Amino acid sequence: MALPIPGKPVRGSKTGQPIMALLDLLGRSWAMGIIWHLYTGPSTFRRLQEYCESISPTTLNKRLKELKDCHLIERTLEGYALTKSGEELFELIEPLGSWAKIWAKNFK
Amino acid sequence: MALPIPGKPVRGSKTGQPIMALLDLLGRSWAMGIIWHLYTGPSTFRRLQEYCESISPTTLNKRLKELKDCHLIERTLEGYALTKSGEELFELIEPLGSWAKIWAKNFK
DNA sequence: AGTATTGCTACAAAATATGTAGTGGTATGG
DNA sequence: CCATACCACTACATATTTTGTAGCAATACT
Repeated sequence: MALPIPGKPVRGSKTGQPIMALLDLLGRSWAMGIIWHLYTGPSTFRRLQEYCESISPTTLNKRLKELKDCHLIERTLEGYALTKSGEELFELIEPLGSWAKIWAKNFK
Repeated sequence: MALPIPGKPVRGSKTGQPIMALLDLLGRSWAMGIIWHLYTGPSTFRRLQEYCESISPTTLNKRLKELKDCHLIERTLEGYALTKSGEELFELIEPLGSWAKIWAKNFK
C-alpha cells in the first residue's frame, strides 16, 4: 500500500488495509473540507482558501497536491475539480451532512 | 456551534455549519481509526493503541477525551465503546471500507 | 510481598499547520 | 507600453499538534 503521498507513506498504511490509508488521507487538515466544497463545482485556489476559513496557502497547496496524487481531484481550465473518483467519494461522505445537524443539537 | 472540544473551538466551526465541525473532529489524527476499530466491540486503551499503529498515548488520550465530550464514545466496564450516536456515525462511514479497496487498486 | 499489566501523565523532539510577506504570471486600462 | 491589479503559488518564521520514551499509581495474579 504505497500511496503516492509526497514524502513518507501514509499514516496508517502499514497494516496494508486500504481503509486505513484512506482514513489517514481524509484525516489531514481540511482534506474533507476541500472535497466537500469542490462538490459544488470547480473552484480556484483563492476561493478554496476563503471557504476553508483562511487555511494557509502552504497547507492548501500541500493538501491539493496530495489529493491530486491520489486522483481524487484534478486541475481543469476552471480551477480545481473533483475527479470521477472524487465524486464517488463525496457521495459516500455526503450523508454526514444531514447527520451532523442532528448530532449538533446535542450541544445546543 | 460551540462543541465541547477541550481548548479552542473546533477548526471549521466558525461558519456555524455542523458538517464543518464534524469534519474537523473526524479530521484529527486517528479519530476515524478509533471509531472504525470500536465498531468491532469495546476496547481497552492498550488495544486501541496497538490497533492504531502505536499512536502515542498522549494523542490517544486526547482524542478519546474529545470523542467522549462529543458523545461519540463512552467508557464502559469493558473499556471504551461507541455510543448509540457513535454507531450511527460508523454506519455512515462504513461504506468507505469497500470503496477504499477499489480506489487502492489505482496505486498498485 | 513481588511481579505484571493497564491506564494514563510528563516532557522533549519531530512533524505539521499558520500567518504574513513576497514573487512571477497573466489580464485590464490608459 | 507601462502601470495597476489580480491570481496561484513559494518562503520562512512562529505556533500548534503529534510522537516517542519514560515513568507512576492502581488493580490483578502468584
